[in-house]
Amino acid sequence: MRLSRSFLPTLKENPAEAQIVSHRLMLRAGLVRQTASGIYAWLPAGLKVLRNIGQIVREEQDRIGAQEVLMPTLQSADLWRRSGRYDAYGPEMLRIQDRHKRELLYGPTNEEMITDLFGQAVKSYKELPQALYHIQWKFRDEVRPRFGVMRGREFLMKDAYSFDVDYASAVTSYRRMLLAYLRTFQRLGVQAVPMRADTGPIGGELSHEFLILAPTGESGVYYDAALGEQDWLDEPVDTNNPEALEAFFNRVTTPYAATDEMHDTAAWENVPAERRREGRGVEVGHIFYFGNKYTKALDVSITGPDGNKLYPEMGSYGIGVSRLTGAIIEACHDENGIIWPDSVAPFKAAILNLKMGDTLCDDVCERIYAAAPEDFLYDDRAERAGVKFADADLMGHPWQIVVGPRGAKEGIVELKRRATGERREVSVDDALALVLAG
RNA sequence: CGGGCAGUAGCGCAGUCUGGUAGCGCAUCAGUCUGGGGGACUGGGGGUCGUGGGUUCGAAUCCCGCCUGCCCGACCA
Repeated sequence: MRLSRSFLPTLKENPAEAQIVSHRLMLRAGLVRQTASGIYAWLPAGLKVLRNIGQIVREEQDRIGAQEVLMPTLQSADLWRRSGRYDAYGPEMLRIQDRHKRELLYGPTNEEMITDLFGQAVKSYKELPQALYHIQWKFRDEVRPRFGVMRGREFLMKDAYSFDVDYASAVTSYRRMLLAYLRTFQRLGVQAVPMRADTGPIGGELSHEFLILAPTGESGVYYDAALGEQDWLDEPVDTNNPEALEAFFNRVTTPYAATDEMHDTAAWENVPAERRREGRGVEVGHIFYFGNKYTKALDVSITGPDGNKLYPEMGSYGIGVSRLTGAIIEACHDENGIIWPDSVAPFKAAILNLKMGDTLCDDVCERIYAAAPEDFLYDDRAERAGVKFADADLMGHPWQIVVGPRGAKEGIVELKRRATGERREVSVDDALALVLAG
């Protein structure tokens, strides 16, 4: 993308409405614009990030055999009456009427709908287990939206739902999903720690929240350092093997980890002092098992091995995709702007032409731009060098390829790594190779 | 939903107390000089002062209603 032709409106000053750093940076870097309280338009660069996150989430869901569907944003009130939640939900649910005065709602979640869809199609235990997910916009009419996309009213969520024939199988589904989540967040370039969460009336231990560590997080977190040092992408767990998943699950959930609401000071004292980590975190994912609550409420049953009817056991697994863009920025920024992890950055690299109109600089830039196998942002504006440096730092491209008249005549460019600030002078070919390797 | 604050140019703000028909910085446009960390100079454009009503010869300014946004709390992916 050529910056001179792109819709990438950066702001030099902080908009008054934005208080926290991710909100300010998202507005300043031209990722989003607010259109109403808690409702945002995603501009080209922001949309790229949203899609990059969604793609990683998708790949990890697919990897464990979950299948993608897409359910509508609007749902019928009748469906929710069947589960009893239409009246229970309260004013956070946005209720709408169509022209025939039929009652609709903008979905705040999808348990009813997925359960209904499942029940219409699946009739036998032989078809289980199943896991379905979708990535869709939801709406919750929060009393007080804030923190930009981190706590908006309209938000993009990945929701997965598992269906199993019995508790043991449901637990395996749950554990499989936990592994997928650890892998997902690691690939997104952030450290997310799974913490035991309140399971409410259902009880049991099958509810975990995933919190990204960031000093501005809304919850206090306490965890054993052992949790922060593992490479989940290298876990050799066979996700089709329940015993392997159980061993893995026990290993992951044994070290202490809790948000302040669930904090147990006695257990905390048992963690060796040098391994205690305290901080703050942003919740970006939540998985839980809820048994046959919805299959029973909606009377969705299948035939079991013994020929009797059986209510499938369900779990639900959410990831806040739009919230993640904000949360990642909370975890990855400095005083100059965003520092995108490579995996989600809207542009892997920016090419900064420090002297537009200079034949050598123009040639070198065009050569790099043409050779780049993916979308680089070419800053070809007739702006001064300082403006380009500042905007590139603000937008947070992992790499900056700086082309100035000094080096251009030698075929040399300066390659800057945003995360470390490290710069080095390299040939054009090396610059491309290094960016693509990194 | 309780408590607080604010709406004036694209953004950040002054002007409101003490009424006289709107201003500053940045951005933008034209030109000149510049040219490796948000440059300088000259000239220009851009405003239903959130909105409706009232007071007044006259309202951004005073009074009343409404709308919108933000902050703290309760609540929440």
